[in-house]
Amino acid sequence: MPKPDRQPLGVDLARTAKAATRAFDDALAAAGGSRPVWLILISLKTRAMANQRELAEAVGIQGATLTHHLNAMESAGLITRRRDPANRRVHLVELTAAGDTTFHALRTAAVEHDRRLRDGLSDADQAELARLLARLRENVAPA
Amino acid sequence: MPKPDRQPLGVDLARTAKAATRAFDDALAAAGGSRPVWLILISLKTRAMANQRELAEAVGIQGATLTHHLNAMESAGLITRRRDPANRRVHLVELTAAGDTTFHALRTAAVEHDRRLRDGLSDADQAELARLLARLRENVAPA
DNA sequence: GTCAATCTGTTAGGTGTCTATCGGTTTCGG
DNA sequence: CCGAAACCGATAGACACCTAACAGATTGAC
Repeated sequence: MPKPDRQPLGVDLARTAKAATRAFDDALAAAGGSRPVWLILISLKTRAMANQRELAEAVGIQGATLTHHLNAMESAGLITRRRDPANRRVHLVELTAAGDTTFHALRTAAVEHDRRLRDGLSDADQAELARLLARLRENVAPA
Repeated sequence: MPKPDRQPLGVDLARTAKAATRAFDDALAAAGGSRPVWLILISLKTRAMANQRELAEAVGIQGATLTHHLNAMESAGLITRRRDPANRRVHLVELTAAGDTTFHALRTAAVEHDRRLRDGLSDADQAELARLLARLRENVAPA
């Protein structure tokens, strides 16, 4: 029998990521936040970042995009930015009390989303999926 | 030993899709096109679409977004739009000769990209990946 | 037969991302 | 020490995507 002529792998991957991202966006919006804000908050919370460049890399976006979000978050009172006295090129980004409150609200939504996403997948399934995704990333990594 | 506290599944998925999409974008750009244009062309080529709504669904975008791309593609001379005489609400979208030429150029790039993406994955790996991705889509599907 | 509901596609406005470029700051070679 | 290079973050402009609201065309209930 001829092979079933599947969907190109990239299309399948993109559709899945789009659906999952959309569901996550909705969950975070219902909790009063957004995906980029959540990623920034959790990065700031889990370990201190030396500078914005490092923070951008942790979040997986470009520095210019991060600036955009930090501006909005600063206006919303979630973070503060101040010059590092030791190196005046660097901006130190710090969570405010409001930022901390938002972090906890979004964490609840994020944990619930991850639980939903993993539903019905054994530990072995999850490990296998992580392995396959890692391989895909290697395959498309720039030479 | 404690479990290694992996990356949330959604983050892993999003990062992989972003990297793969980016690589695909670059490949298509080098061939003189773009990802949305490619998806529209292949949808039009593989089977006739009854209307734009169906086309948008095949591509995986909203109708309004499709309109945007069709406007650009019409300006670029890749497609033509005309009213269906049988139902004047419907726009019939058709490829021009230039659209067909672009389609073939992009197909070469797309096939090469898919080959690169699958590199090192056995048929069993690919089937397993497709199964796992399908499960994730089910998990996040709206109730 | 007429008018409201529905269907199709467009327009308007907003978000998130990118690249390219710039201004301010530090470092370091000569 | 001083000026070029490197570094950090911000700004400008662009693109793809979304939702909401709209206009033209058709259908169908009365």
